[in-house]
Amino acid sequence: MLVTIQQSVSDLSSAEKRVAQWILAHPKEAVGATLALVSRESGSSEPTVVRFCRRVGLNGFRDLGVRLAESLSSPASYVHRDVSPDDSSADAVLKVMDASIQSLIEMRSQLSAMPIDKAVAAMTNARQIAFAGLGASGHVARDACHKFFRLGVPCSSLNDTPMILQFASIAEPDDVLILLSHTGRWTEFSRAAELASGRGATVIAITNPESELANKATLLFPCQVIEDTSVYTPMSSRLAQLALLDAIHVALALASGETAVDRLRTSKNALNSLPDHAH
Amino acid sequence: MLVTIQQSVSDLSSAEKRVAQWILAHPKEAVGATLALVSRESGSSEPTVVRFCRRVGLNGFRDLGVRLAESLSSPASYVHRDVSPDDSSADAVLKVMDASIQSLIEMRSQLSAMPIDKAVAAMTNARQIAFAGLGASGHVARDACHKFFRLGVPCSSLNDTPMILQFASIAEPDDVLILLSHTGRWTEFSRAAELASGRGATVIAITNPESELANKATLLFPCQVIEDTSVYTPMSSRLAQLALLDAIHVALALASGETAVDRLRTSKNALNSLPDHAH
DNA sequence: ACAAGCATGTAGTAAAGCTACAACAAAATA
DNA sequence: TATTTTGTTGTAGCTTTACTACATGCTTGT
Repeated sequence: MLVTIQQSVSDLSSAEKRVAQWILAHPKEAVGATLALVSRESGSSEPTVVRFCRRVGLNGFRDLGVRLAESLSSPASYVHRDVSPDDSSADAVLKVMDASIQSLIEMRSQLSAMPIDKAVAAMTNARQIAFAGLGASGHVARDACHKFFRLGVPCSSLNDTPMILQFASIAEPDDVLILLSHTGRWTEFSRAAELASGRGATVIAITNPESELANKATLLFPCQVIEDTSVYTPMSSRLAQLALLDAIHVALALASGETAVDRLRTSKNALNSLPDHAH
Repeated sequence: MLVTIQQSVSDLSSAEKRVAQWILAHPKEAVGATLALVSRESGSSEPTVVRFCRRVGLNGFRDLGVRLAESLSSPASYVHRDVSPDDSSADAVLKVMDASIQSLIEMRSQLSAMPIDKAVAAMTNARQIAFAGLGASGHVARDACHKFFRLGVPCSSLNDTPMILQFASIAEPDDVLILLSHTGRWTEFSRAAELASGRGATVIAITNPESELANKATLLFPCQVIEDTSVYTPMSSRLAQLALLDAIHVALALASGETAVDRLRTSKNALNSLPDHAH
């Protein structure tokens, strides 16, 4: 709808053009606005607004609200600019959500290029799995640990470099080390990858494919780092990592067959059976 | 919107139920319908229709058309069945991603109904912010804490019930307590909400709108709990919570103006300037 | 220069959404 | 059981809304 208006703005009369411009500038307000409000804000009369609606192919003013509502929540707009300081907070919030959705959609499209089956195979036979991440990735690591341990495999999360290096240096061949890093720039991670894979462990890296870490890993899950052009840019890539780990988790549960599924169900029931108490 | 209606259909009176059923049966017609038409088709009076709208959380009948238009325009893709044991792992992985994307899209469509501005206002003037969550929500709480403290507001994350209750019992009027819970069933959370709001603090709940906790909170961010029909169902609602907190974070940064943005930039630069060392 | 055509606003109308009140039914209390 | 209370539903009326018919003013072409 907004693009339709944009296109037909050229063959509108000057008063109608004012209407179009106001709507394009304040699409969010225009949704659910009254005829009187639009005419006042755009500096033209009510019939002009109605005539504008007819001109862009609508039935009347009533239609405009509906169509604008539709187009504002349409998937075409998930690709948005970065948040800028003069955005209203409602705009900003929408943009952040759009960026998050977009990063998941991109991740989905690259899913077929990822070594999920190999990762699952390694994890099925693993003696233990360790998730390593610093800073924001640390939370992802902890989250993954919390999720995977319910499958019955011993899990741990490593959240500082000494722990990661220590784990790597005593890793055994049937251990799996999963390294989470957005940039892949920490040299300690590369060292850990070398150490662990040198000892025969499977090293899975979820990181920027351009990085040094990416080369050192046994299995690579490439995660495009969305450039942080703005300080506001949220950590949407972290969401993608979480979703990816969710996916791997489910794949692993399927591969492990009944036992793992039973364990999941049991631990879930354990939660449900005590609805009124803290653990 | 349609799911919101579906859920609240249970606590409606019989005449209102007729309205809900007609809308659910003819959503396409309901968009842009007039009050008279809906009342006639559903076999009830006009005020009943208006009362129905209020009951499901809308402002009035006018809102209904807009919200229905929004929810109908969201894409039907990405909605997949649950993962089933005979799925190939590639199928399963795609389904999990789709579910995650879908939950974000739903969250986005409900964004306009959320008290973001009020939450931001409370947090701007806050003496401190505390994020409370147990289990999987605990990771979300920690993540949020890690993110918000960079804005310069003192933050803490509370990850067990004693801590939460202790915080609530000594909360001060300009404190903000954010409670994260998927189900909203833990009675300790309700108690904490009562305690804290009794002492004048702002209590923000990110939880299931049907829960007791939802009623006790100062501000409610409703998060639809996607029914865990299958043990495989991932915690996609957790992703939505994270994304929502991202959004609030950005909105808060914008509202706080230059100082907060500067703090963000500074802390980001601090990371970039030491690319090769652990902290 | 004058008329034809178009753009724009004024005033009025029918209907839309909403509210106050009354009638009624169900539940709780005595 | 009688009576109050609570909640639900509809009628009537009010305000605002979207829209239309008409009048004014401006531009354009012959």
